Amino acid sequence: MNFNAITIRDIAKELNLSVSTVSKALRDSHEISEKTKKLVMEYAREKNYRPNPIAQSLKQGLSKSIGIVVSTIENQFFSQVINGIESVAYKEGYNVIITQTHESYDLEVKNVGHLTHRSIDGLLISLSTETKDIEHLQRLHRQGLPIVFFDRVSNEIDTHKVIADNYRGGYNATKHLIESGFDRIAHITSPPNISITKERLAGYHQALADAGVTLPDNYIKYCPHGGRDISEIENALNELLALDPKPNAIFTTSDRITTTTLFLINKMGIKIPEEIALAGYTNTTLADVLNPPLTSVYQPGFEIGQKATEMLISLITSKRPVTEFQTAVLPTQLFVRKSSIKKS
Amino acid sequence: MNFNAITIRDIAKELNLSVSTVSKALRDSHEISEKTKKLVMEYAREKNYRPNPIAQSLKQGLSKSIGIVVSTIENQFFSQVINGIESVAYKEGYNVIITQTHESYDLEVKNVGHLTHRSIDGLLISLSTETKDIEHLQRLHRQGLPIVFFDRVSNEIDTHKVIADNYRGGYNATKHLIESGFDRIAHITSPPNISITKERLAGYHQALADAGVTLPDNYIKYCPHGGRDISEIENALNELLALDPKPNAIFTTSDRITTTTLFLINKMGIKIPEEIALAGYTNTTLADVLNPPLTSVYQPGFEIGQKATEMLISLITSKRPVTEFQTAVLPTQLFVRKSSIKKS
DNA sequence: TTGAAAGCGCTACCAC
DNA sequence: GTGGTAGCGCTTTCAA
Repeated sequence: MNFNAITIRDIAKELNLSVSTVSKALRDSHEISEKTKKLVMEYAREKNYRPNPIAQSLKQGLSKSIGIVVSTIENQFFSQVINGIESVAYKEGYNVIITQTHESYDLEVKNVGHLTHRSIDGLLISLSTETKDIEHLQRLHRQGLPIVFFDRVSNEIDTHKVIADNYRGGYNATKHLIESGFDRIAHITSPPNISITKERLAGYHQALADAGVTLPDNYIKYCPHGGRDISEIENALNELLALDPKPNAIFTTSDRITTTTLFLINKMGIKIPEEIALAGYTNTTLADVLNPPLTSVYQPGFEIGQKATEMLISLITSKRPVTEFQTAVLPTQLFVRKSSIKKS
Repeated sequence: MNFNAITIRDIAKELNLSVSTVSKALRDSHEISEKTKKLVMEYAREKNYRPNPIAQSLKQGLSKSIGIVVSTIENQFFSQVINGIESVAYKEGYNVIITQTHESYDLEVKNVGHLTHRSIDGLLISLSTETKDIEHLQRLHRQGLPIVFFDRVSNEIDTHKVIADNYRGGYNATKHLIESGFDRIAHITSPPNISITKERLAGYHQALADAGVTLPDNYIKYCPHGGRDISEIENALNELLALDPKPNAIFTTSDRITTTTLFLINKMGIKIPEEIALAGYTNTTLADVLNPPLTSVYQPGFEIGQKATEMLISLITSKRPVTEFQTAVLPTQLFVRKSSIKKS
């Protein structure tokens, strides 16, 4: 299994030392003479010795791995977050174990179970759209498992959290649409129970209010599974297009909803932005090449991952119980492209 | 760490049995009476006992984890492969550890080193575009580490491999372009040293030959880093467009090259497919929404991941040394869209 | 400054 | 059918 099969015992034997001396020497303990340390370290390097991380884990009661729960890594936002997580985790000597909920509450519970049974030192989680009850996490949290929420957070657990500035992302996108001359702005979004939905919606409402625009409630459509099924987006869209007056712009949240909305509008033969403008949350690197180029709210996925991991490791390594928690809010970026610019 | 802190020892004490009896009972050993087994198992379930996987690993000399090396998970092809890998690995009780080379040979060597130091039972790898020398893998292979190649494989190591039918993918895309009325088909591809480049190129050549089309060698452009840097694609494109006669179609390989080529052509204001047609390898789910909708060669990423993992686990669990190796070749799919259809 | 020995949780060998 | 015990590789106390 470990393909540097040399152990601490081999070194001890070869150097006529005891295992404990070698162990201490390798960890640069002050109770070992410089001479011995040098001897051991050089021999270890020469033989390319690596401590067996499993034995270390067993001894120290730490697994040196971090569990991750996201909806799906195929979503570029999450793959960027994972890149950020790994960049910090690997540097600090942690493994990561990635699991996906595919927006299912049951899968989330199952994954969290698997992760804890596999011995993780901490958990990074973005809740599934279906998740309403978080008892499965509260139990673990009470037992002392360090947890950091990111993206879709819960306020029913008091711990560190990292989110994009969802409120401002929603505000800026909506404001931009208004300033581009669109006054009937619909909103297609994830289910109302998850945090990002509420925050982005609040931004949308405020931007409308600030501009003195009033719109009916049925301009807002929720997708129960966050757009996992194309039909939920299709329904939302059809309902919006049947309204009188019809919206002349749509603000969407989440990669899936945004790109699927674009797909559906194109398929219906409706012209963007002439007949309806579109601006939405997405982290795809293809926004420029879409038809039409898509105005997007971009979240700093990589940085979110980094920050969350730093916070988690600080919880894991903290000597005393942590009682002061913070929520990091990272700015989003609005990229204005053709899909939301009125031709004049 | 393990938040089901109950151990086999606790059970033994509570039930007035020995640890070994409990251990055997839990593993349903035939040398334990049904009565005792039932007693132990019920108590274990009641107390939600889970064996500590780290202790098991240490004991058995197996880590129950699989190392993965890909270029980047942001590429949808690879995230689909990883989904396939995880679907099999988790079912079989294996963890996966994902690392990314970002097309760098140095990073690949480093990642492989980290993985083996972290004790993996086997390795799934798609080589970086920079990799020419695979001594870092040959050493491990000689030492007995099970390795399965996928996507970008090497024939310098005799082991299981899983690839898409790159030859036929290249053949079909090129044939389709020819049949659509394009006779001057350029090819922008990855560096010539990696397997997928050669195979797709062979398909391209054969399709041209079968149609009796002869094209100059400078219709083929290689991107040294597989399109990691936009400039390499930009150069390739500029060189192609400066040719006389200019190509009237381009066949591209790899997600990155394909979508970047689309981006650049759009940026130059050149019309697709009127002035130049485009067909390329990509697994993006957005092909339909691109401008224009993009003719794509799709690889069964999920299935590739599944197959590779099944093969790897069979190597890991094999009692006797395996000497018969196979290369699984999975079919690609050609999706014809507007980018390669001549307006008539 | 060094070493012997216990023990992390589990499995497996060998006695009883 | 059951239990004692050694040992996986490492860290850490305690004794020398």
